This record gives sequence, structure tokens and C-alpha cells, in this order.
Amino acid sequence: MDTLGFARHDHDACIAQALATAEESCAAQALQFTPQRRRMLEILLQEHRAMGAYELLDVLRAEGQGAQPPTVYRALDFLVAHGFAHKIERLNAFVACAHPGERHAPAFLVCRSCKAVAEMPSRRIAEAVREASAGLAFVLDRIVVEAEGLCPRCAEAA
Amino acid sequence: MDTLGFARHDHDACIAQALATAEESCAAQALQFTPQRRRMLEILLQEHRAMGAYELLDVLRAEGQGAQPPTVYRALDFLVAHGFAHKIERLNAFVACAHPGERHAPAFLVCRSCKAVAEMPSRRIAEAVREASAGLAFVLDRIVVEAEGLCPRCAEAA
DNA sequence: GGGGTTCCTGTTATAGTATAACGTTCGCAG
DNA sequence: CTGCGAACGTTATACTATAACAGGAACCCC
Repeated sequence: MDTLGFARHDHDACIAQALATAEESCAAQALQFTPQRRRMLEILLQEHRAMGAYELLDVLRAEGQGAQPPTVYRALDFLVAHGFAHKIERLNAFVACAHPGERHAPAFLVCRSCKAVAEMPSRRIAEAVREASAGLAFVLDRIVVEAEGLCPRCAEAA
Repeated sequence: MDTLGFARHDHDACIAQALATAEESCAAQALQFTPQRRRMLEILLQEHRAMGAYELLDVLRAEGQGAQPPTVYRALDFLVAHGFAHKIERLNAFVACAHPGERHAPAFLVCRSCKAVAEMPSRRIAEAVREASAGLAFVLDRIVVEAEGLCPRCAEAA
């Protein structure tokens, strides 16, 4: 899967690839990539957008699972903790990681019109944040960067 | 009010100054700086930390107001819309702006131990975000930057 | 093989965050 | 004085997230 943010791509291949990467990564770290966790990631990959926890829950229920909120949140906690998905704080929603396996501080573009989400290159951004926080003697753990605006499609439509 | 993030400062003066700035700014733009809005900003300035909407509501109620959630959210919407306060998405909480009047894309440091919040210099960060988003043909409206970690005090304690 | 431990999942209940919808008041422009 | 828009009051409800406890599978260790 390439890093193509809002661009088209071979979606089936992208899903298969991401699942395989997650599988390998879990095996390598002795993490349990259980059916539930796999299924949740698969849904996120299929939809390819930020989804709320209850939206994911609806999908599971439509499949005939009698799932409850904690089930979803637990799976999401796992996926986020290990970098297979990210939380978009601005939307209280979750999205599959576009670069599984790579170590990175994600930075997102969020379209306020269609809600599409893309990861953008974040190295320079992360570096600027590290510098600014070091200047204030702050010990940095995690960086949240979310840019809100219009994706190319919506911008053109407008 | 100077930009001192986690540092000490003359708090009473900082509150008075910020309120005065907000007042002027509203007058200049024909915005209504009503008692409710003023009071809400005052509370945020006094506490000088990120507060949840219901925490603010509790303060109002303790003062004898029979306030309801929409009252708080409306005042917060106003303050945020006009740059007198910011929302910390990561915490679902609100904080008074440290630089009222100045046009800026805020960037925050959030201590995961004591929940203190400081604004950090954001020009370089904002620039890096603008560049990255322009590279993906994204039309940028707003930037959320929230760094999570330990503030100097908590880091030293640990 | 029993006993303990850990991790994952199921289930019920509840906490915490935010907004919809409707009505009233008040100031002001026409 | 009438119509309009902005602010505010009030009720109800939607949406997001977690606490707390129980059951079961896998594993380790003796």
C-alpha cells in the first residue's frame, strides 16, 4: 500500500497487504491478532475512512454478532496501541493506519465536507514539535496533528 | 500576559489583561461580550488549565446559577469561534487562549500527569503542516496540534 | 494432572460529552 | 409598531466511553 492520501488505489490489494503486515507484525512481537481484532481492522480498511466506535459496532451487529461497546473499544485499543490504527481526536473516530509497520508520528488531513482522512508526511512536522516542546523542557510522548479543511475532490466541487 | 507556558506569572494581572483584550476585541468587531460569555472566560482564566464543559457547569451552579449544558456549550462555542479560548481535542476540554488578539494556529503541550496545558510556539509547526497539506492539494482551514507528555514539574518529580 | 496466572471475551450497567428542538425576551431597523 | 435576529432558558435525548465482574482458553510450573 502506498501512501497515496486521497488518490485512487487498488483497494483489495491494499487491504490484503495491510492485514498481512499486521499479522506478521503481531507474530514477530508475540501479540495476539485474534479474529475480533482482525475483523475490526478489516472493517476499517474496507471503509477506508474514519469510523466511530458505534459505527463499527453497527457493522458487527449487522453481521449477526451480538457485540457490545466494550468489545469494540477493546479491539480498537489494541489496534491503536500497536499502531495498526489511529484515533482521530477531532472526530472521535478511528482509521486504519496507512503505514503499518513503519514507526511514525502520524499527521492527518481531515476533510470537513466528506470526512475522508489521509495521512500526510509528518517528519518535518514532528521535528518542529519536538523542538518547540524541548524549548519548554517538556518530555514528549506522543503527538497529535490533525489538519482540517477540504480534500481535493471537495475543494474542486466547491 | 507573556507566553510563559508552565512558568509562574502574575495571575491576577494576566486575567485582567485577557478580559480587557477580549472586551476590546469584541467591541471592535461588534461582537456581544455578554456577562455569560465573560464569566465563562473568567473562570477559564482563573483556573488556568483545561476544563471540561461539565466542570464549568459545576462552577456556575456552585455560584447559584441554574445553568444547563447548552448554556455552557454556547458560551464556549462563542469563545472558541472568536479565538478567546481553544478546545483541547485530546481531553474534550477547553482552555483560555494564552495569546488573545494575536492571530495564530495554536499548538499545545498537555501533561498526561497533572493535565496542565500550555501553548507552545507554533509558527514552524504550522508552516510544516501547510507545506505538507499543500503537497496533497488539501485546502487547509484549521490545524490541531497537541503534544502529550510530561510537563517540567511532573518530569522532575518522576 | 492440579493449581495458579494471564490474556481475551461476554455482559450489564453507568459515566461523561454534546446537541436537537422549541419557546421567550430584548434590541433595533424598517 | 412590527418584523427580525441574537442570546438565553429549558427539556429531552443522542453520542462517546468505561467500570466492574464473570467465564473460558492457553500456558507455565511444579
